[in-house]
Amino acid sequence: MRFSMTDEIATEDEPARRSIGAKRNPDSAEAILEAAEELLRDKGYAGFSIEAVAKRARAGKPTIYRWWPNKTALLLEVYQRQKGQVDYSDTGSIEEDMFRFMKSLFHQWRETQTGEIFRSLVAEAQQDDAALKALAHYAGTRRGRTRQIVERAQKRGEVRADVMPEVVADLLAAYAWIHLLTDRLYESDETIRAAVAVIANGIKS
Amino acid sequence: MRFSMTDEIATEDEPARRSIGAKRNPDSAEAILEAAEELLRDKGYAGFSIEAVAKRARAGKPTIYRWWPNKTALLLEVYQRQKGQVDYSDTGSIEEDMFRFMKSLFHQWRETQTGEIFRSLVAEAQQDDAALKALAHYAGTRRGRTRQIVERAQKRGEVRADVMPEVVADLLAAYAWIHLLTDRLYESDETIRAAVAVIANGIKS
Amino acid sequence: MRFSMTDEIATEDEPARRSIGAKRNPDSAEAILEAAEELLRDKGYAGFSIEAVAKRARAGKPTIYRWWPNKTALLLEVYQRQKGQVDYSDTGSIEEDMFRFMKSLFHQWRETQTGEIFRSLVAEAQQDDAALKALAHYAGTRRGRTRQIVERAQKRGEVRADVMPEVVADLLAAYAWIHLLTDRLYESDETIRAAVAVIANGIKS
Amino acid sequence: MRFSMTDEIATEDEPARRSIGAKRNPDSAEAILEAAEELLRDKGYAGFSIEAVAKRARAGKPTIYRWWPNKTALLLEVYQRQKGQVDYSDTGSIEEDMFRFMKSLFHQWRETQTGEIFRSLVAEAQQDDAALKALAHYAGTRRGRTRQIVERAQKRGEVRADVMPEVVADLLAAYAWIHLLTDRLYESDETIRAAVAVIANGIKS
DNA sequence: ACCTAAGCGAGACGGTACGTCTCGTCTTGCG
DNA sequence: CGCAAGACGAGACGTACCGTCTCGCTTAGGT
Repeated sequence: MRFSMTDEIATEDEPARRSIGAKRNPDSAEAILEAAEELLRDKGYAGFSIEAVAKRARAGKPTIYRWWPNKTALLLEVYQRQKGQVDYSDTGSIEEDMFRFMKSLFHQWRETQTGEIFRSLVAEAQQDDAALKALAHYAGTRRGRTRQIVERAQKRGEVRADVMPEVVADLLAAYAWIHLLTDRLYESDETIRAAVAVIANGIKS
Repeated sequence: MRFSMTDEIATEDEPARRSIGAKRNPDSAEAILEAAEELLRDKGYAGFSIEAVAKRARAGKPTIYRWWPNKTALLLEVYQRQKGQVDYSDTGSIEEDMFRFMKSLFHQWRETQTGEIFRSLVAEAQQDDAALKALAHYAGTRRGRTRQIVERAQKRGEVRADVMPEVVADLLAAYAWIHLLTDRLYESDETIRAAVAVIANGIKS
Repeated sequence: MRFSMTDEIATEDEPARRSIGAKRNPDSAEAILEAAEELLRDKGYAGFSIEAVAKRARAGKPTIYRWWPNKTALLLEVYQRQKGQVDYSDTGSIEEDMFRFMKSLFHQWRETQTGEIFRSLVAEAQQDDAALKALAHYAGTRRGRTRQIVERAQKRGEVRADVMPEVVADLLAAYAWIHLLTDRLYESDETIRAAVAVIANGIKS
Repeated sequence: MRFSMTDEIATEDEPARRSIGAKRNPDSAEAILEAAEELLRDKGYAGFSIEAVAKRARAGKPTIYRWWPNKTALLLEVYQRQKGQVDYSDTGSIEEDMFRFMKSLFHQWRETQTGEIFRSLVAEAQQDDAALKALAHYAGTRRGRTRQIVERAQKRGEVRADVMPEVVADLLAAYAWIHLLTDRLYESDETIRAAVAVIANGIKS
């Protein structure tokens, strides 16, 4: 999702970008997304304002509005840029697969602070219909990915055929979300395993 | 406190409240909470500003700030005033209990628009640590209530003794939250039942 | 300047005054005027608010409003309590009389900070018609006093009979006021003498 | 800039000013000063608030605060915009010159209501050190202008060489100020002439 | 000795204005 | 034509006082 090959991060001191003619300057776009991401990580959603992003990116506000119709759109793209480092590996045991998925998701949200960004997105979605739609869509997509864990287990007969993978994926995502949103990302392995076990037991043949 | 949708909405024309001496005027408090609630219901979180609440309640801004340190505190109290009309009844079947719980929660959030208020609170909590703490505490309390569904089923032997009721309650709450936050409160009975069944099967003896 | 026989200043700790029955409590009145005066002296007109006066005097706001209809009235009474220690002595020379008058007025305004209070009154009068009227009346009275300097000199033939003493008093007051209002109370003797000399020469027989 | 009383008062209906790029929009500045001036004239100092100015000028409050650090600064600029139409003409007689000066000053203050603005400024200066300084400086400058009346009379021998023109100018200004501040701008010619005569006689050779 | 009337401190009330913040829009002038 | 810059109208934020109101308490003076 991120193709620029250069600098990254570097946000200060240089003599300011200029127009590169009558087309979008990818450096500016990059700097803006970079700045937005940093702000979200450092100060959370509360510190995330277009004004602040523009200042940190050494960009003009209109440049932001030229490419992203509003705050929400920028927020979304920032989130989507995040490389999911979630563990979807197939261990042969659906319970272990789910546990690894959940653990790795918590870990990613915690350690890369992408959780902070996702929280912001959820918050924004409660105010803004566009964000809500985007979030719903995004969540659907992710759920699709998670669903595969169930589907492959179903294929090998570990999971009953009448189970709706979509529903299981929803339960998993829900459990992750509520922990993120109520600041319980440091949940113990024991508890996570217990939660996953309930679901796994509930769907095993 | 307000289930009817028609009654004492009247906010105009009266000769304006006055101080009732060196103590809090409950009428003002009531009017403010009422106004806040209405605003959240009518215009959602985006239309919820102290300024707007004050105007609608015919109250001065300082009167609001005198009793609620900030927007968040007011939001919280508005939500807590909502008397949950959630169905915790004991049908003898944990699965049916859970289904009824979930259905009634979805119904309450949808039909009384308290869902709108709760969404706002979740959003606010992502910006404000105090709100986050309050929300976490509130969620914990509610989870306690939900846990009882599991505990009583455990007592009568319907559910395995090694199941952690807290975890089950968490899964249920999570499923509700994610539907609220992604605007899926109109989920079909079939799907809800499927989700609940997964959990119920996962914990039955 | 202060004739109360007790405490003075002491504004803290005592168990607070109470009503002394169905009549005005002179201690309260005194405490309020005292507090107002101190505030004006210490922080000037900007720090003079009924709220602040009430707090410093350990009085309720209604007690103030019971006896003084508004801020202006209180300000006025505070000023009038100031006993002018202005030198109206008759040296036999109108020029010397005027000089002494001016010097002593500047001195009083400067050293007792009553100048600060008078400045406040002038400021208030520019916003409030009642204060303006009161100020005009007060100024008229004082001018009357000053006029006597001229009249007695006229009687002994030092000043021409066709001179209007009122006008001379006005010129003197004006000179004093403009120095107060533009923070020039530290004017040199030389300059003051020169100003007075102009007037004296202008009216001598 | 505004001597007519009828023209471009129009403040309503137009489609509202916009930014003209990264530089001050003179139209806005003009509209703000205009609005401030009108408010002072119409309602006096008491009706002069940044909020009211913003509303009348159809400007945002921050636009005002961007260019004037506070109320006082705006007040000052409003006053300084007023082109003095005071009569400094040389009739050959210092007494007549002074009389004309005084009459025209009273007239201007009365008829153009710039007196109202100046009164406000004097009031403000009693609360705000910056305003005081500005007022003192302004008064000094004006006094310089007035001093010339004396200096030219001194040159032609009408006034004694040992007279300090500064002091005379001060006396004249003082007389004007006190009349403005105590609402005596309708003073009779007779009285004004008498006052001026005292000074003139006091300085003639 | 009781009762009423009014003053007292306290502090909440509906308001208005303050000065600050961010939103999303607009233009300029350089490249 | 894109860009950095930053002004613009709008309007919410949380604070300070305004002048009014009521409470619950005092005490004085009339009965």
